[in-house]
Amino acid sequence: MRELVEVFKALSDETRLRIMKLLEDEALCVCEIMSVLGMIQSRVSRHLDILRRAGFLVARREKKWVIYTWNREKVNPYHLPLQEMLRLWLNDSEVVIKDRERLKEVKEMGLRQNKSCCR
Amino acid sequence: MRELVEVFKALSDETRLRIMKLLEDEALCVCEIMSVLGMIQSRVSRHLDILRRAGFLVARREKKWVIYTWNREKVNPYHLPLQEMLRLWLNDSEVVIKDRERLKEVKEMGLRQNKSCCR
DNA sequence: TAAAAATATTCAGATACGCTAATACACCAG
DNA sequence: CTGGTGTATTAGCGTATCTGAATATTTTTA
Repeated sequence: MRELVEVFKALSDETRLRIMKLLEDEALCVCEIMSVLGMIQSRVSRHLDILRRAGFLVARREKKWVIYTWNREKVNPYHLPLQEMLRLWLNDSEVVIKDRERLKEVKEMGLRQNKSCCR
Repeated sequence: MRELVEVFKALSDETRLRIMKLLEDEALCVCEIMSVLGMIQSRVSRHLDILRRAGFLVARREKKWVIYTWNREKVNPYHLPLQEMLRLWLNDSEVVIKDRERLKEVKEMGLRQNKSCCR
């Protein structure tokens, strides 16, 4: 029960839903997510941590960066079905559409290939 | 987006999940829910209101009582699929099992047939 | 019409949560 | 190992949420 409450809490925040939609088909580092959302690092990092703890995301190190992706391994009965629904939902949300455009730009900048990722 | 956040917030509380599981196959008045959960009236009423506003429940008057049930009408894209999942989830949760036992007792008492429903 | 019952709403206090700024930690390049 | 880059964590503050007690509202019943 407590586990399910935590899962729902993790999704009860606009920033975290935006992050989930960003990572839907992408693997992104914290830097890139910051750039897309226009938020400072500690804020993004904290939300990523909440999503990871709830089972929705996993993080792996890759050179200097920590890459976040959707977690596909079953860690509780809830996050996989909810991921499926999230994939169907919010696709016509203005915020999400704009985030996707911004993501395209950010990826074309190739932040992760440059010497300096952020700013 | 904000709508989906509200929907998830509505489910981000143990009391409200217990209420959803209670009403899964039942139509109950506030009194009966109070008795099952062992909570005071204002607390239960407030949680019912939150679930109703999020689209999960509907209320109808029936004589002295206000009867709450799951809402089956589509009011947003989210609550019906989530209801389906809730039906599958938490069925082996200890709290939910005990609530169901207590519900059986409360219904056998036939509160709603007596002069006085609560206490 | 008055009293009682059922439910809703308001209020104040406690706790939880999200935010920014600052600091700490981890890794890579020289 | 040292400095720089990327990420995590902490601290302090403001806001939101949950709760019980009290009050208001609505309906029924006598």
